[in-house]
Amino acid sequence: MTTQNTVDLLRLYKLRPTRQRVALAALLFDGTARHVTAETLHGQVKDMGITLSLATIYNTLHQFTKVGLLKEIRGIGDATWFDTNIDQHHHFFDITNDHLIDIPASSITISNLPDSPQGKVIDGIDVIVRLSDE
Amino acid sequence: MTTQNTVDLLRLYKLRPTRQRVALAALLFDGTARHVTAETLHGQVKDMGITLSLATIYNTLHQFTKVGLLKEIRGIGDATWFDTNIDQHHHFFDITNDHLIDIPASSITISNLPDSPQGKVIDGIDVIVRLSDE
DNA sequence: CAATTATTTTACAATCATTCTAAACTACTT
DNA sequence: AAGTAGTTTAGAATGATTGTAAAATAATTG
Repeated sequence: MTTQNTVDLLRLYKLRPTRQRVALAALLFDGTARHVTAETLHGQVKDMGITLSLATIYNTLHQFTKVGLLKEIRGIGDATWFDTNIDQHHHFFDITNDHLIDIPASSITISNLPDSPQGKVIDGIDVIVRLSDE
Repeated sequence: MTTQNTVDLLRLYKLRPTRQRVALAALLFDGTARHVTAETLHGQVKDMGITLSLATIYNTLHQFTKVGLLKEIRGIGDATWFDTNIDQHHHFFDITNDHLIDIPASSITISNLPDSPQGKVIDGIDVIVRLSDE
């Protein structure tokens, strides 16, 4: 993504286009599905010669999630993952190498779910399909 | 569960029936589905006037899981949950009060799952149905 | 453009769940 | 009863994450 497009994207979401947010957005939003943790992303920016504090990475990932640019995924290993695929979807998780692969929600059919308890409604469904070597 | 039954249970699983393991097993295995974290269980034993170190709770929960007396559940809030229901099953998770409800695996039908990547097999499937107030 | 204000970044300390460590303790065997 | 192997424990350490307060930077206003 060009810097100008990134700046426009951030402004669209009412986020001040600071140097660090522009760098992170440019890295994340290239149109492909990316899965990062604060640590992996920190490593990637460091590899590009940019220095960003880890706190800023956390702040930014949460801000991007809040405005809907990212989706947060819990329950995969110990860290929180962030996914540039913001559609409702599920995941394969390869436990041998901590690798995530998206599964479109449309590729999974869940039926016969029991009734929700009185007064409760379904807020969302998360499916994690764990993979290992055969 | 009586103390003697608990002792027998532990021996059956080749776990030395120490005072602390007997106390925890008696508390956990009363035949009902229990969901605990190290912290909630620690609170429960404390309420019964028994003093156990948190490290022992962690050790014991992991040992019980290893022999198949408990099932570990990740991805629910920040802590690791342990479930006395060891059958393959899924969960409702009420986000308003951090409450878990089991869903038997037989009560959910998952179909049309995409093929696993080359050389990988499905190790397990975890479904979490998040509930909120309507 | 300069000054002011508002937001952001950052280093560092703090927190929380969990694990490690090494010493004290206890169940089991002889 | 003594030995030894397995357990428990307090307390330190770890790793992911959040809080804090000061320094830096972006936006706004005159």
